[in-house]
Amino acid sequence: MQKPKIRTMEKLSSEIGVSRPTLSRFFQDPTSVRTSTRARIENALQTVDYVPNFFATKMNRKSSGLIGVIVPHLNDLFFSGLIEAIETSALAADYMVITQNSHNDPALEAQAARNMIAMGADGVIMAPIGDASSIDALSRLKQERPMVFVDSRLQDHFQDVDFIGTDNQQSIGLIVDYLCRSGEPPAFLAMPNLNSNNLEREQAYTSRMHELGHEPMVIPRSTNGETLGFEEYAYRLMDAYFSHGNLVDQTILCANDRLAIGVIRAANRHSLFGTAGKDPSRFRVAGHDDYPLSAFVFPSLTTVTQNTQAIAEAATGQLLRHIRREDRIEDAVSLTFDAELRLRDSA
Amino acid sequence: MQKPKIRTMEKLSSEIGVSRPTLSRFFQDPTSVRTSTRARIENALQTVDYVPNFFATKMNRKSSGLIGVIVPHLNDLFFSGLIEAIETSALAADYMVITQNSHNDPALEAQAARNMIAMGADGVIMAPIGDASSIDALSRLKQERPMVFVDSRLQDHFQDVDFIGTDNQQSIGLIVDYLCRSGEPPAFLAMPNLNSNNLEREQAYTSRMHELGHEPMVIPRSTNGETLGFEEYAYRLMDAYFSHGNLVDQTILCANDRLAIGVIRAANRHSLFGTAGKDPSRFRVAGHDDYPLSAFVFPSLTTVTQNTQAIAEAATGQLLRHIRREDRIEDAVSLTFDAELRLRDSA
DNA sequence: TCTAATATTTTACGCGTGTTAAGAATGGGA
DNA sequence: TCCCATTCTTAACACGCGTAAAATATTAGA
Repeated sequence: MQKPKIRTMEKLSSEIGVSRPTLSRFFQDPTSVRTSTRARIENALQTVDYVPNFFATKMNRKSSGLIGVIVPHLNDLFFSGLIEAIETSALAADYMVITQNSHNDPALEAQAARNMIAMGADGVIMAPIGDASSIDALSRLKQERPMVFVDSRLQDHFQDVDFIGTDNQQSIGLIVDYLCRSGEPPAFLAMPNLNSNNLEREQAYTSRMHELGHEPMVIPRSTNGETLGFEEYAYRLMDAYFSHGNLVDQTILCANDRLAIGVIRAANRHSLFGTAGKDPSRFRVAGHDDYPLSAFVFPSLTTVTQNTQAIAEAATGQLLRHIRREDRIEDAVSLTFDAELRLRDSA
Repeated sequence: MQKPKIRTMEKLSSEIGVSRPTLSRFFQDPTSVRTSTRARIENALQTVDYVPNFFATKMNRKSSGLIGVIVPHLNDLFFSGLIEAIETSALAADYMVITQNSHNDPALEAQAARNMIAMGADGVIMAPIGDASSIDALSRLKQERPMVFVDSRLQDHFQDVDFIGTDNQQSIGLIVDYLCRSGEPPAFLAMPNLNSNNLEREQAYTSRMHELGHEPMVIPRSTNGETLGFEEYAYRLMDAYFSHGNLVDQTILCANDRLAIGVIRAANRHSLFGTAGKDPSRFRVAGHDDYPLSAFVFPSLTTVTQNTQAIAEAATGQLLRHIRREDRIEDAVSLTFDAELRLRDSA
């Protein structure tokens, strides 16, 4: 059960009786050696413990076979789902994924970008923190490696970087239309932090409301919510409103489902969805993203989908295309996926 | 804005006018060089783009400064929270974290274990898949690197590996006691997959029920739920029961909160929590873990906490202790954290 | 059996940095 | 000014494997 451990390819080659370069080729592609030799090597590997040194294999090579993924944080099922889907796609193309978490800290994000350069990642898929991101570090990364933004994108210096995400104009338009034709026009609850999604969604809401002849109403941000989870932020904010009897007959469209989940909790606390013997108010909530748990809250959340799977696959595909051909002359691609309505019980 | 790019330490040294070994020492510890030289180097680095090659730095070194984390999947806020907390702890100790996702696939888990050896990780924190895990690959890892299990542990060959997690005996006892004294004794809903937590919690439930003089009742597993999310699995299973009028007056204790969230949805669908003009049934649900969203479902979920933060910190600390001193003679540690009741509205 | 094609081995160098030892330079204090 | 302790430079080797070119062995085909 305790197989002898071989630490270098050199020793392994003398052990098996095959030259080291042959072993090297075997590990890169077993079919590149004669079948009889392959059998000999594979047999020997059964009786011995050997793992090629990861760093040494990447040293003197043009391609590292690594794809980097940088996300602003992990405590969000959208990002964890995105990573899983990227990993699956990348694995299918024989790439290994290295994930770095920014922890919402621009300094860590910059460090992550440096790590990607240092590890010779063939390309990087990045969901940036937002307007706090380090322009310097990311510009550096951009000009050293093929790169693709997902979920949210950066302005100004990054217009030449591909983007894969949701068409907020379309998705917000869809849900605003629905809410307006099925009841009162909605107010809008934005995220506490700033990124392109938040801005785009708020703008999409405002312009769509104007088009429909309604006056938009954006609920003022709370100033001290940066550190809270979205649910908690929305819960506290709305609980304060409801406690004063404000917004209790409103329809509220949230910039994402996690906010909506917090709003629903606050609404339940104030019995806005009705209780036995009391008339239900006209309160409604809708979200955006189709967060995995949105179907499980009560009332289940009406929202628009965000196709994580498709975004991840498209991002990986687009990045691999960049990696394979060297020409970066073409214009930046902006690939957005249309959302679909998920009508449930909250609106 | 476009700084010249230096690709090797060699060129950087001739650029600055400092020898390469001095630079090498500077990058490992800036205080190890004279203040005047440090200033010179730091100044030069402002005007130049240079990032040390990650692989080369790790090549000829005893310690890689890397800590590996292997999780069975990412689509779970418990694991994503665990990873974030481990990253924070490790960062504070100047370690970099490499995360590998098993995707619930024993082959991928085995590959992840090999990768940790290949990358010379100083130690590995592992949340195993469960009884499907590859004994071979993990034994190999265990005897090559310091290792710590979190969340769930493996049996038989891994009794000598430290474990950090929740004391299921205590936590399940706590919630069973509460449920029994506040209403009907609970039935138990287990997870569809097999790991030590699942087994321990079921056993803890059974034995505690016996101690209290009640007959335990474990709801039979559904056979085809391995691929579903916990929520969906529980929802479908319980929806089937409720549709036939079964278990509608029960109290159900779930092996984890995600199951409970699915149960709550099914119960809502069948109005088991009461509706206007109808008597509420005596249906109750409780969970285990205090999943981040458990407070936001309706009715909010009564559960017992699992201290992710503490588990992560203890695991990192324990691993670092192993890494620092070489003696592995001592007995394996089993560090479990007590749970606390979180009484909310579902039971 | 012989030749050509293919596969493998030998040999040698390269990747970028860690690390060591010996000698040279520097700085501070007496 | 001189001496000693630091700090630095120089030179060299190490890490484990990729890679290329030339030499050699093997195999297939006639």
